[in-house]
Amino acid sequence: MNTEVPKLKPRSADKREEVLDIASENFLSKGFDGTSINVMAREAGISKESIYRYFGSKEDLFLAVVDRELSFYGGGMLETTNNYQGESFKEALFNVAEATLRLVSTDRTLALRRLVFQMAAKGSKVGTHYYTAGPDTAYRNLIQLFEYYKPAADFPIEKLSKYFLSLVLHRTVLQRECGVLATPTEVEIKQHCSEVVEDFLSAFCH
Amino acid sequence: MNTEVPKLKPRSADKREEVLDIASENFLSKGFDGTSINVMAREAGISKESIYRYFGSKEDLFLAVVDRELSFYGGGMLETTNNYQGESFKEALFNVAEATLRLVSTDRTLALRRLVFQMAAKGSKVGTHYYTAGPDTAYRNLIQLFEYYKPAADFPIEKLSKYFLSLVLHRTVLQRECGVLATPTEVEIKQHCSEVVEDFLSAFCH
DNA sequence: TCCGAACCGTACTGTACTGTACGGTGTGAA
DNA sequence: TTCACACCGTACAGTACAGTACGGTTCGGA
Repeated sequence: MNTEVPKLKPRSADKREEVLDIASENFLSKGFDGTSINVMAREAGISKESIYRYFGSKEDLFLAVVDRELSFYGGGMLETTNNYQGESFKEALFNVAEATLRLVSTDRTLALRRLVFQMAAKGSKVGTHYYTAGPDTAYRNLIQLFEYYKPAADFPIEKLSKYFLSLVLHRTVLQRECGVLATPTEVEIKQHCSEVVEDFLSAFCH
Repeated sequence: MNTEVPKLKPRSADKREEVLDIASENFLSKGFDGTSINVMAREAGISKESIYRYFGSKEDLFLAVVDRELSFYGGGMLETTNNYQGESFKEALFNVAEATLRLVSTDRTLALRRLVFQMAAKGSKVGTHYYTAGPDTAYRNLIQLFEYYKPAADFPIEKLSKYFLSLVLHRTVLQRECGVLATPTEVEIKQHCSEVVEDFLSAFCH
């Protein structure tokens, strides 16, 4: 509940980053309630007081972890676009699908989603952050792709982008979330994506 | 951790059901860790010992709650099908979409999903239960619908069913989970479903 | 009427947590 | 050299929890 800015700077900035790493691991695997400051301090080899000196409170540490995790997302997603040199429309679609599905199928991403959804249900604005940095970024990038290739289609590109992502992600993500599906292999991802791209083109473009 | 079957029968079966109601409310709104046996006992007007007599352990009570919640699902989903008298294909599609989206957009369903996903991540088989009783039931019912109407399409009905549900649900559910979207109104649900049905027919059937 | 079992209230054990306090140690800068 | 402060270990306060124990009470069936 301490909303103050951390008062003191750590002697080594690396240590603070290391705490964030350890905190990520803990929060993502055990949730907010299941994670103990004591344990994290022991794992980081520092005293509990230092954690409170760095981050102020358990909640603030948690938010720092989520924010950093989301920033990884934004970075990772942006790199996959804006360079379509030599790719056909179909290849470009496939590459976006593949990158997106691979990212979202990760255990780490699924754990982050669980955390974010939990927080969002409690009224935190973290849900909006995630939606903007993740799904909505993918959506907007895909719109750019459609603008670049201008495929012949009966639907506006916003709809194409929305529908394409739904077809690629919905079922697989749901099965992953339910534990019905193990982390897909590279081959499975490629297979699924090429199938969906094929079907999408056949149904929506001509 | 007590895996025994509850040893004693409650004097009134109603009381046991009432405890389940209260436990549902608590677990769904506060999660497993955030829910206290003491509080539930107080709310139910019974002693803590009675809860342990009825259910054996906190975990078993939780599983009973989830199972009962899932049984509601199975019942609710089955009623929406198997009677297509007088409906056109389009109307039938719309009705299924509407019923499914309305159910999944509920705060209660979203809370249940969060719980189930959490448990599934810990290795519980509840995830499979949910997937079978929920999404997979909807999927199989929709296949029956396609078998009944036999629409002209270039895809096997399994794919049609899979894709249709993805188009109807994906984006809205994700926005709900992130807290970006409030519970949609009846009008919004109808609007969204009729739009998706229109687009789906235009893209996949002819 | 009587007996056993369901039930209550309360208290207890054992545990774990957050957040703070405190005395002592290392360290970097003035 | 000195001084402030980052940092450690430990301990503490305060709280809350799961699960059990126990004596006493109610109630239903025989």
